[in-house]
Amino acid sequence: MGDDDRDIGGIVRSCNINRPNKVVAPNLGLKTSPNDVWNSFDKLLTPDMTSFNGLSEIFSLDFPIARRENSYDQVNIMNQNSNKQLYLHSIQPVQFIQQITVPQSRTTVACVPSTTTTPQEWINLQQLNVGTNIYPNFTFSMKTPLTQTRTRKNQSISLTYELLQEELRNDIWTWRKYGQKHIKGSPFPRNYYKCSTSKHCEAKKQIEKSPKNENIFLVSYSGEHNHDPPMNRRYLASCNSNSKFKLPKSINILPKVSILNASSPSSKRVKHSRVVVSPIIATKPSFEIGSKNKMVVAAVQNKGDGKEKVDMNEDIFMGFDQLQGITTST
DNA sequence: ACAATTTGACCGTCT
DNA sequence: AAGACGGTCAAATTG
Repeated sequence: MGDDDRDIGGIVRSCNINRPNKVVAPNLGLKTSPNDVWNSFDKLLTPDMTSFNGLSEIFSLDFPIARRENSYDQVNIMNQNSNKQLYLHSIQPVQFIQQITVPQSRTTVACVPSTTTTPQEWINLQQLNVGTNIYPNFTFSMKTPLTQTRTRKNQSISLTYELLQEELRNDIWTWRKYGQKHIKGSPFPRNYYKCSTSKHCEAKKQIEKSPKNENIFLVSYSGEHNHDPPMNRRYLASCNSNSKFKLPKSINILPKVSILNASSPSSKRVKHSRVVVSPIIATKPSFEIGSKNKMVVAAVQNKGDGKEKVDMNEDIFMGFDQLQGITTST
């Protein structure tokens, strides 16, 4: 992108997202480390700001929700000069994307810039219009490529993240393993989980090691939780304060060759030792996921029930409480 | 005794 | 139509 970007005239918001009336980076009540990109949450963006410079590549948009008709909760920004669309995607796991709702029918998501064309380049928008507000000198970097894949029909939308081992714990929900399969093309098995909090909850999760990089786990979320998160924040904080992270015991990451070479009996039930053993635990919300995590969106047929859920954890509520005093109610 | 995990069987979808 | 593949079930097993 070059000089043509200097006079961007406006933004086209698409996907039936209602007009956002402010751009806000809420304080979500989370502690951040000095190098944590999520420090940007502590910054407040107000309509009279003249620049987003220095905000890193992550910020939040606060907009009323009409987003169930939109597959990916995305906000589109149209560069009218180059006729190029940029997309702001939530980088939070699907349960946060779909369930950060509040009684006032507003939602706050953390967004990361992405584009379908040149994901590695820097984008310099000289002006960002959000609703009736205009933000000149809008600048951000773009590090997170996004790809779309399609799997079987009749499945809900699923989001797949590439996470490091330590980041597997950034999940406030509790899960019960219900299956494991070897997937063609990968030496590592895929582990299947259902939400264990509610019997009727349809939320599911898959975990497998990336065949390309053993340090990366592919974690997929699908379905929606129809209940509150299981643990209170104090418990979550205590869990997260442990310096050593171990893989949840139910996550089997034994590569296929290891299993084949193992001298296991041919009986139906094979007793075997696991690589890593630690109890599966509920963990802190996923706001610590940084820009290094790439998100893969699996576009599948939406069940389309269109229902909105009020299902938030305490941290998010705190963040929104502070937000309430800042944003204009509609 | 109970909850969670394991794992072969089963079934639906895709090619 | 049939086989491959992936997702889920559920009995057996484990802790």
